[in-house]
Amino acid sequence: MSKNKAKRTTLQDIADVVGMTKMTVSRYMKDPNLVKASSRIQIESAISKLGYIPNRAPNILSKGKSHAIGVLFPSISNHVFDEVLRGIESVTEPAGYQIMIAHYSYSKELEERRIGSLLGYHVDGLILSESVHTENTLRMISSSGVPVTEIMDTCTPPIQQAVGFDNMQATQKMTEKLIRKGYKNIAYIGAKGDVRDVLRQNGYEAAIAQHALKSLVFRSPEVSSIRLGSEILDRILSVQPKVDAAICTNDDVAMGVLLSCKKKGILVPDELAVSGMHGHDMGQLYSPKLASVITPRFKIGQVAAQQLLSRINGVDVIDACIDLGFEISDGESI
Amino acid sequence: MSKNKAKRTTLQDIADVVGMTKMTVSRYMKDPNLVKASSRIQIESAISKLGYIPNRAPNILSKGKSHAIGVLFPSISNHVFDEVLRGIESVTEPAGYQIMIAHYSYSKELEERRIGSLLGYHVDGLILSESVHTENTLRMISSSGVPVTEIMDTCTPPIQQAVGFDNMQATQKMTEKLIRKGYKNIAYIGAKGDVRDVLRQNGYEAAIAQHALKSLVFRSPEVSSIRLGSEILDRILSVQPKVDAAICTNDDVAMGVLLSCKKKGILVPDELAVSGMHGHDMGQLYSPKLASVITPRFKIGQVAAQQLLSRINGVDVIDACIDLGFEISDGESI
DNA sequence: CATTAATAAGTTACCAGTAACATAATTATT
DNA sequence: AATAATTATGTTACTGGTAACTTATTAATG
Repeated sequence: MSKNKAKRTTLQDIADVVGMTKMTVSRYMKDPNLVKASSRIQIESAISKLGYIPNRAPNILSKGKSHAIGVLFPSISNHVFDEVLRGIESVTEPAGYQIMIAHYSYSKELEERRIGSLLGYHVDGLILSESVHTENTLRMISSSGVPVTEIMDTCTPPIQQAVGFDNMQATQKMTEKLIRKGYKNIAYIGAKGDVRDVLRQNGYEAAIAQHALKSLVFRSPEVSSIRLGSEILDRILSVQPKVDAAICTNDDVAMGVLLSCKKKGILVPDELAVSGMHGHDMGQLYSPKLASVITPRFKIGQVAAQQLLSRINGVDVIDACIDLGFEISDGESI
Repeated sequence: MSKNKAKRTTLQDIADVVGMTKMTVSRYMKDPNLVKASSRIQIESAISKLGYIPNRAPNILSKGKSHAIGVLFPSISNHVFDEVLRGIESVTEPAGYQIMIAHYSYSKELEERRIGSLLGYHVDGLILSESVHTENTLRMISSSGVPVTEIMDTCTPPIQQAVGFDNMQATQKMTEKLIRKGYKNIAYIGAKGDVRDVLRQNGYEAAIAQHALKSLVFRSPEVSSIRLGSEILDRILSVQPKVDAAICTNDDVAMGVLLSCKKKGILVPDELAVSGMHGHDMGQLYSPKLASVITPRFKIGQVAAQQLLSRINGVDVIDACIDLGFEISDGESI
């Protein structure tokens, strides 16, 4: 039915069939007990005959509320955000909020467009995975008045509120661990990414400086991936063959390094120590088990969503910065 | 500004400032050349002072078109869909369509809810990653009248149109390749998934039956993951120690098997051959390089989006089933 | 049975854009 | 300068659900 321009069934259509006003049908939709039993039965059968898909546009228009929250991820392939999303949904789902996912390939301009678009649909709140934004983004957020929670990073001053962990400290701790283990030529491998990657590099450099070692930073303009880790190791070995440890911005890059080591016959950790970030399955199941910073991704999503929903419902920000900590897993690769 | 209940800036607000009607401002928004130069300047400055975020609700309400398309993925952590999404966006982005991503954890009921929700926002079309749906889903799609394209699978009869490859044939070919190589005890490893997984199993069983071998199917109720592949290998070895090859439903599971083999000291492919599906980086960079079915993920997304957009714009379905083929990569693991 | 209370359903107005049409202001043409 | 053509802007109506209010119906109570 209705292949052509035939409009969708409206409450009025149903009302016409049962000889009531759309208001009664609207009440039925809200709670069937709001209408008399006899009407209820009529409406039910009319709906099952005509089919009805609730239309959110009128309410968005007249109330300015969509009961949806926008979630922005830099990339959907980054496993980090899988767990985060699960955490978010563990809160939004029971609360009856719909989430709208968008991604922006680590581009601030694309993030701006996506946010503009989501605000155009009147999302009631935003969860952003970035701590640095374009001016326009900030202006839009401010003038829209929607609550915003930024996740993953607690170092950068948040727009309104941040939920995450201290990226700089995480890498600093990991670097110190490697230094204590006696590694002398420790490299940092970054990728095209976000402030977090830079913060991690800062953590690395802080530890390196403190122990008067030489900073060896390798950063690619490409987005992080296993392949990138593989490729970047080649570069490192040709430029700095003495490198004895590689601290990677995340597990993907670290896995690339590990796989490349295996191919080249480089022993891990005897000839090269490798560490990652986030503690994904892949690295944890690999042998040698990848040393990694285990981050509370699910919890980050959960807390961020809880905070956002309570703010949507009028509660003021209490903690502007919620640090959920991290844990360092030694694994067998350092 | 506007921290409180202060409503968002509307075209009327801007019109009031410059002393025109909102219609003129609306024209400016559509194309600044539609208004006189002097008005243009006034409007521009008013907008930059007040800030304006276009509101899509009125148009969705009165035209029933949102210029957005809904994209449903079973899981956002599945790398397969990363490339597919890129393909979709390569088409929708230049066409000015916003995409709304939702995921449903391989649950038909959740898929139904998500589709209902997306239709509530009046998406103009849907891209689904599943070929089997609830009755209610089908009814909603039919009565909403939006064009739908189902991706990944070309075997199951589509609702309107499918873009993908032949999953059954893919696994059948891979199984035949293993049989030709002399493997006799070939297992199939499936996971909680979708019809595609079942189709792959069918392909495996067809090849096995044709060569009068014994079918060894191991299926987990869990969603596929590296960890699952690792765990399932233990089960296989305890039940069927003679197994000499494992055909996995995808690369994640296959990687889990590979990693587990390494831990247990099982030589690949000498003692156990392993194959996956999709040809992701991880498996391609591992040594031994994972044998896999290379699938045209980007192209699938691209073609699906092209088809969908042209149908949104009134073109009829020409090919109900677009098969983009696949390629078998031997790798070093078989 | 009459009056009050409770329940059910109807009325009206509103939200913010824009299509379609009408009118006003400007420019071009004879 | 008068008329026609063009350009710029204004008016009206419409979209579909629901809050807030009014009216109608039914049930409860003295």
